[in-house]
Amino acid sequence: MYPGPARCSNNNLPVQNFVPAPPYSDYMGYHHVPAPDSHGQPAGAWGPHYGPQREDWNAYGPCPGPSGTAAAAQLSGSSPGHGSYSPAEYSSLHPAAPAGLPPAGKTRTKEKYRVVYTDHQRLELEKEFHCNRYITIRRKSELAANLGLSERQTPLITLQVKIWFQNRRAKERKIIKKKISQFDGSGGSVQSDSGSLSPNEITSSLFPPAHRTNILQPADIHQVIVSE
DNA sequence: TTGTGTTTTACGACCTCC
DNA sequence: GGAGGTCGTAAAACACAA
Repeated sequence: MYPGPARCSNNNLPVQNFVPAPPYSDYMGYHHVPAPDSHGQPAGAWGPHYGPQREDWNAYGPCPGPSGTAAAAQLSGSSPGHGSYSPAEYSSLHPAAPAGLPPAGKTRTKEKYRVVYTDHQRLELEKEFHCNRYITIRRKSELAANLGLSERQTPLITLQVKIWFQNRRAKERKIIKKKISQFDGSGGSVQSDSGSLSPNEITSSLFPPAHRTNILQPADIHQVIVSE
């Protein structure tokens, strides 16, 4: 899941501005950064192996409220608190990289690129995901700002954030689906990344507001789980 | 070193809601 | 019509065994 050292290998890089892919023709360049080795990540921020994915989420403190405003405050460094993480520190440690690199490294047709986000970026995103599995427009902009992005880049970044959350939810669903398939009625709960959760807890946290109609709703999944 | 499997980023198609 | 959701998938990045 959160693999070993190589995935954390770009810790000492300046933040990639979180503008890795230039899917737009007017974008300035391709920000592919080859993964260097791992040194310089603030100790304990993500750890050399990303750590246990959810067990250490408590270090980020609670996520009061559905909007994640407290988390946002923490990210912006304006909240006192648990102190295990300071985005302001990261911002200063990883100032925005220069924007313009030559458009190189195109690896796929139709302007598709792929870069590896820094641990810092993933940490930020995972923290936000921990608090809210659905991110608001405002929070996307705040995250972009917290990652030291310029105003011009922010719209692109919010798109990246949106896609990251989509992929992250897909990953979560995949994990839960796998767990459900393994669920054989042993105690009526599933050991999720967040710990031992009831089917209700799992499903209600994984699925979007109820306006969706073309996908399984939490109640549907719950029924699957409890009927197993 | 190389082959293979897994994870991560990115996108297209299609959907609903406002 | 635009925004944002899921689903499926391509392909890079990565891990690891042989």
